[in-house]
Amino acid sequence: MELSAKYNPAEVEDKWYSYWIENRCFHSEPDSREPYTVVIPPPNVTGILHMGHVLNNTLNDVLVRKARMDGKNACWIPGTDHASIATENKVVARLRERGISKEDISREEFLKYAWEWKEEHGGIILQQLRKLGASCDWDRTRFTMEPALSEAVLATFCHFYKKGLIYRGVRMVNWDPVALTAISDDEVIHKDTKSHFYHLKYYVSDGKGNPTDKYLVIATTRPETIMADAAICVNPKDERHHWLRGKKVLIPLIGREIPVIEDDYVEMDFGTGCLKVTPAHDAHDYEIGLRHNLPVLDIIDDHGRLNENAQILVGEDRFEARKKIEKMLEDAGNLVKVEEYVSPVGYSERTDAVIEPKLSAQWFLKMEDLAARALDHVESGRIKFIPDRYRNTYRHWMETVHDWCISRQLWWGQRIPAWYLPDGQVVVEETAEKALEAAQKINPALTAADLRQDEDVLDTWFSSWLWPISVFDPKLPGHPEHKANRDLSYYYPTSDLVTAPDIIFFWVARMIMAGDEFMHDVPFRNVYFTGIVRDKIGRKMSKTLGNSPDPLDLIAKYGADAVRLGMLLCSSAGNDILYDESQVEQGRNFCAKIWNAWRLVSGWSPDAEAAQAESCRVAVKWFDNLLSRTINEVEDHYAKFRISDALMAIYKLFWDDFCSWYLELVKPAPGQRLDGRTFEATVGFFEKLLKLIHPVMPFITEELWQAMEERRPGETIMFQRTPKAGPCNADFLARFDLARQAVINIRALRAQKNIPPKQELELFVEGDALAEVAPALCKLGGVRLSSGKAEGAAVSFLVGTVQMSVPLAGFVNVDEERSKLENDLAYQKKFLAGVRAKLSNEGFVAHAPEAVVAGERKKEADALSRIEALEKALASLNA
RNA sequence: GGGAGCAUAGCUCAGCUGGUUUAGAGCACCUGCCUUACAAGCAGGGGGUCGGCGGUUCGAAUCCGUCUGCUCCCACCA
Repeated sequence: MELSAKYNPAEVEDKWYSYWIENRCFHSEPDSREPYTVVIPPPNVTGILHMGHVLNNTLNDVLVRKARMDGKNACWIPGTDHASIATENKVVARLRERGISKEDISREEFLKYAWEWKEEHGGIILQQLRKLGASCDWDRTRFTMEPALSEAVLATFCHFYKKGLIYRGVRMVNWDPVALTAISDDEVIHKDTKSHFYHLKYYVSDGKGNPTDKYLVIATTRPETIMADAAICVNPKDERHHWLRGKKVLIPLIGREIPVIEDDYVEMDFGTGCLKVTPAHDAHDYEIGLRHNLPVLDIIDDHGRLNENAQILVGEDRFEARKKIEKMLEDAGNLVKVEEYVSPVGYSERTDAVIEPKLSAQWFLKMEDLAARALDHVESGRIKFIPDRYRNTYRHWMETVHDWCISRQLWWGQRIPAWYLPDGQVVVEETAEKALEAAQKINPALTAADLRQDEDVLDTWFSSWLWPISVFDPKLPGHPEHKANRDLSYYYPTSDLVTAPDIIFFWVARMIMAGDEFMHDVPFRNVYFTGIVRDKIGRKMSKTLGNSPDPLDLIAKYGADAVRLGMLLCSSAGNDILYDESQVEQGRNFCAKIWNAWRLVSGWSPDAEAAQAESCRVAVKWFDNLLSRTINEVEDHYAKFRISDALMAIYKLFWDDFCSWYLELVKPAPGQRLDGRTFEATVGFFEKLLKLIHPVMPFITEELWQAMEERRPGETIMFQRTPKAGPCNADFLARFDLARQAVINIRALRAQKNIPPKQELELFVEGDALAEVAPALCKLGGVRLSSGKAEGAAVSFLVGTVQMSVPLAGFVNVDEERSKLENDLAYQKKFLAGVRAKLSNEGFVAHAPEAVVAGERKKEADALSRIEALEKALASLNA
């Protein structure tokens, strides 16, 4: 097969991905082999590929391809997440473009639009993953809101409800007035925000609702909420305010009377030491309200506007109301002063709206017991985190866990399977039919029309926590008595999970809980946390900053293999990735190197009759040993999830050892032909190297593997076995390294003395340490080997402990050489002194491990022989 | 405020239970080369008192304390 001079990734990548799909190479069915299972962290169905996905899925693919080549039955489940808030926002935005407001249409109409949107844009990201080379089992693609998985979610809700772990409660939630939904604490981002600190006078009431001339001053950032005040609170230890005990004060503008109460919560030295308590609009105030039995008055509606309860400014937006009430308070003489103030304000992660603390009826899942069990799975080591330090983070969260608010005031998602009876009773069942049956047991007269289903949907994570189970057997979640089907029994628990640390609680912890609840087993054995992809100056990649390259552009420009390698080069587990395009360039260069190496080898026409040159025999023996050693290293790295180290070991083996040394050693001179034995060995090495590289760079390795020889239809490198390490002669490798070093020294010598490359040098080596490897050395160094002593002025040097000298009549300046040798000698003596100091240290000899002491003695002996050799060289130079 | 982590070459990081390294790698940089696989390359080279200080030890990049500077998570004083 004729290879083009340049590697063309675009052509090759499309060709082989189609080939893999056609031959169903990614598909897995249970069989007698050991399974290797991973589930994709499902990306948002409306999402598009970003650099974080590239990192995550590249790592996933490397692990999957490696396992496949190790002979395991590898199965990688792809799929998408319905992402209720994000998707609903996008649908709302698109409807708005068409001039349709969500409030103007029915739930059913809205969902119709949403599904349309999903069919149109959903799954784009899965197509993009194919460009990256992801070897997912596409036949098994899942979606968290497909019917079977939705049923699993509803069954799960019923399961926990019937266990008494799900309850409905009034809670202070984080209300997003734009998305019109409650969001979890974890979805609130606190940002320091410039605002004002308003100091307001509250006059003490005379008892009949009239102001006296006495007053107190409170400080607030939210003057628009004073109409909802239920009390003024001071610290009981605060003597400045003891005169207020038992008094009532009047809310400015509306004159409503509220009590002064005392609570330790109030900081005496913050603000004025007086706190207005507004239970409906502040989480802490709500807690104080509970302690003091204060009434709750809600004056803000779902859109963040003041309602009738406010009495004034009704219908105004909360921020408008703030501006207006400032003026009103000033006019009324209640405004003492306004300070500039920076305070942390909660924003919605999704809509960036300022969060409004709001009391609302929500569904909760009790977490205490689930969390305790989930913690144990990690503490006991049944689940391993990589890197391990995330265990601390995990433990901390699991020990301080709050109940999980699982309801969302949205339409896109699984609707809560709770039905209200006319009398307010609630029945929870998986379907409307079952709910009616249950309701009729309470009141036989009821009909379907009497039941009203809860309007809310479930939190997206309430479906994704089932993912490792429901992708295989959606019937199981919620029905622990159900016998797991064949897929679930075979593939569960999954092997590894690759994900970002920011969803350790949202997703990882909850999958562990669901796995424990329904499978009584962990959902995965190892969790590999990737870092966050940042740009090269450390900023998070974001659309607004515009610092995030489009992965597809990168793939088009450099090829998927290059992008994969670029991503992996700089990624160690748990560390943030500082992405720089130069890394992708490095990946592209590596592709070119592999390509060109094969162009060289494939261009040779071997002579089957020719005898193998000694230099070739040595080279083959060397690389065979080196390959074994490197394979062992690589396996060790993979076993410890040190993917970038494994990659680097392979990269250096190919580039530095195979290309720069091995190929140069066996490369026939122009016009010459290589012997058949060496050629076969070289092709064999090349194939093993391709197999080692394949998990990281699937496309170019497939292309070359197919180009090496005629393959059977449907055959692929994907299913070739990872090369096994043979025996490794470490001593031989060490001697070859000496020869290699000698070549480097001789090359340096040529450069230094301006000796033309054509001129052969005569090299004298003492002893026979290099006897076997010398042929290789001679070829690359352009030297002829002699024994005995160099005549006349010569350059002496040491490689390891081997003394070598090259007579260089006409090139050597004796004085220069002498001073160099003297420098070397001085250095060796100093080094020897250091080693001897250590050895004469009684503590060292007594305490250090034997091997270490022996090592030092070896150093001492080596240094001595070097000194001896240098002295000899000096003597002969002087003679 | 609570918790966790990081600090090693210009950059990104290895360095695993203290000793076998006279602190390594990749990239970047500098010098010389278009040598018929590859200039997306080849051959060389420079560059670090392992953040500061103290301690433990025969021995510390490694363990302990402390300081400084960053990062993340949790909670946020109205």
